[in-house]
Amino acid sequence: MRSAEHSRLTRKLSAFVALSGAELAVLEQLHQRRRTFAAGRDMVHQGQSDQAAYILSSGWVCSYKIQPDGTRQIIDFQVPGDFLGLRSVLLRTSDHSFEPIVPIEAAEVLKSDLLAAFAQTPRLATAILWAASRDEAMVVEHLVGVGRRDADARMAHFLLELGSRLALVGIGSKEGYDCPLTQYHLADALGLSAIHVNRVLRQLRESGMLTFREGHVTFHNYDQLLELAEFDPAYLDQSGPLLK
Amino acid sequence: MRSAEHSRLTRKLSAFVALSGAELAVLEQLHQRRRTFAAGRDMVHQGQSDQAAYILSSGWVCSYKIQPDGTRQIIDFQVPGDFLGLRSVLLRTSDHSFEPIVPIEAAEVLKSDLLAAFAQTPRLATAILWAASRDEAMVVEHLVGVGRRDADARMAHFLLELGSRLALVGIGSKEGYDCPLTQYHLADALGLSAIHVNRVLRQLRESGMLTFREGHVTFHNYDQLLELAEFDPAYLDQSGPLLK
DNA sequence: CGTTAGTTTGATGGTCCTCAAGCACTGTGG
DNA sequence: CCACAGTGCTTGAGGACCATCAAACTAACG
Repeated sequence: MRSAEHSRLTRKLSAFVALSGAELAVLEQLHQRRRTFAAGRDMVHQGQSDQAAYILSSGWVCSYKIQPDGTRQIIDFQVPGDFLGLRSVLLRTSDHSFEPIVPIEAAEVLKSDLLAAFAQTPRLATAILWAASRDEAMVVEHLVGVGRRDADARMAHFLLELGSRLALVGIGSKEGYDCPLTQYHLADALGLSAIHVNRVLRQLRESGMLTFREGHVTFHNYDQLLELAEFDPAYLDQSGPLLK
Repeated sequence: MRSAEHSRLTRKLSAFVALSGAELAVLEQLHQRRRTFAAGRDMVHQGQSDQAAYILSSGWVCSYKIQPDGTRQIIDFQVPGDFLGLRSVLLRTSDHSFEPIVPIEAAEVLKSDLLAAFAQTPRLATAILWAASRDEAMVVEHLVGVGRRDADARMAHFLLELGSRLALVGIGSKEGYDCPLTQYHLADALGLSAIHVNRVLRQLRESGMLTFREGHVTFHNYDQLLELAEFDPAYLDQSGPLLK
């Protein structure tokens, strides 16, 4: 259903800015150019410029950098309702790649369309810049995790953050959520080996905190996880609308 | 000397955009509110909003996040010619702190002044957004380093990046540069213990690649360092002016 | 001249990586 | 229908890298 898919981004932005009918209409306009991409094949390669942005309707994407020695670091995941490549439109080509993790649907947003929408509705611009700012805060928090948390806390923090993000767009809760990531994805995101990811997940499962199995994350003891991860969701800035 | 200090940012932006006399004048205007800060005491605390930005004239600053358990992760360092808190003006309050590492001089830039300057000179706006984009690319590269490089390569990469940044503003070269960081700063930035930082530095020194002593970094074998760190400066985007 | 900040070195041990191998499941082609 | 390959998950053994604990040394500073 189109409206249900579009509502992911709307829902997310509405948590920050109460949007008017006119603003919602402009937002709707941005969803016109609908496209699909297959899993596993890069949508955007490092170094491409003049790239469009995308609003992800369904499916998951990751952004990553490959090193000369073949190891890869995943920078961030994009989930439904997220912008993808917003920075390369607003600022400049960022030099990392985007890969769909599952087949995805996304709306292509041209630079000109985005700037026109910004000119028309400054409040919408504020909301979208808030989303960009939040993405950046997540990268910073990711850096903190990889630099200063041990594997257990890192994993717990990561899965809690994902849950929080998904809850904001209505596809996750404190009970858990569907998650198409493999243990290899987790390893490349968290700076661990896939083997150690497996052991960490086992430990979390055996200690009764969470289960990650068959594409589903289940939180068994949310409070204990919060404590283990020292998860403070302030950086996600989801406390409620700032503009009325 | 005022003009010499101001020229740091000018010099950096000129590597990207050839600025006209009028644009240089507007840039000069932004340097009016000159302030100083003592070392070791936060200029900006996590969570403060409506914060001004600063253009760093002299001295070094670091931005960091403290965790509940007391460990800290340094996100980035700012050196002369860098903006500080640009994102919190353009986007929204970022939730980390800024601490001067040595006594610093900086020009305060109010949000209103910055937006006025942008409206007057779009090319200057482009240049400053380029700087913001570059800062962000550095955070991403930092994440890659902490996630996927061992301690030696991480250190080498970090010191090479700093050298590259300093060279752009005329206070560093392939020979080396002055660097006021302690081994504790390096540890908090690289996600290592201070003790291990010391051993890594010793190893780099004994293998004849670089010396870091008494506030000065000296490169003895630049090419070997490039190879060890797999340092590809593409993300620093210093290839030359893009706008003429 | 004691204190503090920063650096240096040694010893020990834990976290996490690497190598190796087996299992379950899926899809493909003979 | 079954062999086979491919992908992803799981477990074990051994070892590297880096953290932690402990302590000495230097330089700066009141």
